[in-house]
Amino acid sequence: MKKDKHGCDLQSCMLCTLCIPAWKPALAAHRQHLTFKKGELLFREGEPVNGIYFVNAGKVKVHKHWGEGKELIVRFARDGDIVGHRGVGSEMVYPVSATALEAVNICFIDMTFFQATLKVNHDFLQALMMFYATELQESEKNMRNLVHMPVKGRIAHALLNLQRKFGVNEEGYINMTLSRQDIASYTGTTYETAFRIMSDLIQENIIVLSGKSIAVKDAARLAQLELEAG
Amino acid sequence: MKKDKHGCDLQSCMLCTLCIPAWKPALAAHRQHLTFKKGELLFREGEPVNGIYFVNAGKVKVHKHWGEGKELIVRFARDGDIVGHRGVGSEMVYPVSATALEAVNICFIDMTFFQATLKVNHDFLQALMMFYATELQESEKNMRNLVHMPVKGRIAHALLNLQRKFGVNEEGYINMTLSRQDIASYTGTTYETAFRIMSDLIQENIIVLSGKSIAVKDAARLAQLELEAG
DNA sequence: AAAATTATATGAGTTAAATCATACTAACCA
DNA sequence: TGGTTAGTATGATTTAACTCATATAATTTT
Repeated sequence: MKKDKHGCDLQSCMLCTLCIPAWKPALAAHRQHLTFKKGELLFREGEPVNGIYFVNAGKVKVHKHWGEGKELIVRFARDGDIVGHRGVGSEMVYPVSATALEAVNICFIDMTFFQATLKVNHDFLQALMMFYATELQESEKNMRNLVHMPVKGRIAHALLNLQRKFGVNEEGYINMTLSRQDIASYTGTTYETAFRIMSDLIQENIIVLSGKSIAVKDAARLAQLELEAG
Repeated sequence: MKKDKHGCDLQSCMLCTLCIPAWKPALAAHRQHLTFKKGELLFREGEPVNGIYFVNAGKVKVHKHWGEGKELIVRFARDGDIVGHRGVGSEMVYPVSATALEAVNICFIDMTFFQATLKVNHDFLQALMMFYATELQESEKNMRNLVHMPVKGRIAHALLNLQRKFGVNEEGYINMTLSRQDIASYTGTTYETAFRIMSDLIQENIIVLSGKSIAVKDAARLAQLELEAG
């Protein structure tokens, strides 16, 4: 983690666009620009909450761990996204970890100032509430999928999700590369199973790999796999 | 569902306690008192959102369905709890169903008035945001458990959860009765598996049944089952 | 009170996915 | 530049949990 001065442009993230004009100077004074290298932790599950992270650039995975080396990725964040808001609550301890998947650029707001911001900026508070509501819906949908979908359907769902969230390049490859282990952690399965199913999907000509990049060739088939009950 | 006039006392639920005094008359005018019989649906997954339900009395299960007859219970609500807030979002369609588990007493606020309430009552909005944040944490914890815990651990967790949420009577029985099917749906397993594991827990003298009521005899053992990784 | 529906109970068989075991390959860093 | 670690690749084995089948008990409905 590195601190430096220049940071966001004060007009792209959700906080900057929704806060009242009078609050902007305070915001400009309090925000801290942080950078993280690939693999670095923004914060760790169980640590006391120190603030909220606004991603300016880069990709972050948000994950919960369990026992020895097992984890579940609950979300990916990209530029414009908020990370660390799961720490808001009575416990004041992060319930998840966040790890940079590539070089990441953060606009950090400490918790005290964040609380003050909530008090003053009604529109931001409302947007944040809506954001939580959406995340809760997402989370419970994923939860249902985890229970009732077979692994193949979950991987299909995950790939379509990633494509929607991160988009594709000119050749159709998803603008996001993940290790097989991360795919497994995101879909709630083991590395080996994730690997085998990815191989199946390639065999069936539904997806194509180029190095670590994935292109969805047959979105319809993927969508259909989502529906086939377990 | 039945409508009638008398309803909440305007001072116990979260909305009533946190709204500004000036808003109380509007609130009193707009709230509707609804009652539901055991088994009745408050609303169904996929229906357009019409409003928010504040539970005055009774127990409600909130569930998501999948395919033929499969469901996942994501939450139980009791008096003082909010139901239907999962409908808040861009979609304006309930992502879950809610079913009365016993005779239920509801204070209902239609969506338009609820939106207006959010605009005017900053404290309520903030409390609601915190509530969402907590629910999101809960949801993701359950999600992790569903993935990494064996069924026995999940049932142990569920029983401790229910005990904490609903309390116990003089003889130590949880103030909440559930069918085996609901226990299964809550822990993401099948009826048969839930049944077998409940039998195990009884055999091991960790829980005791009296009719449909469950008493936890050995909370320490249950808590330990939660920790044993799958 | 009889019929019908819904919940409980339990054994047997099957299977999806986890675990274990073992190479190979690429990336990293000292 | 060689050594260590992290990711990829795949076969064999095991098992937890699901599915299927069937019986009984308890409610609810008519």
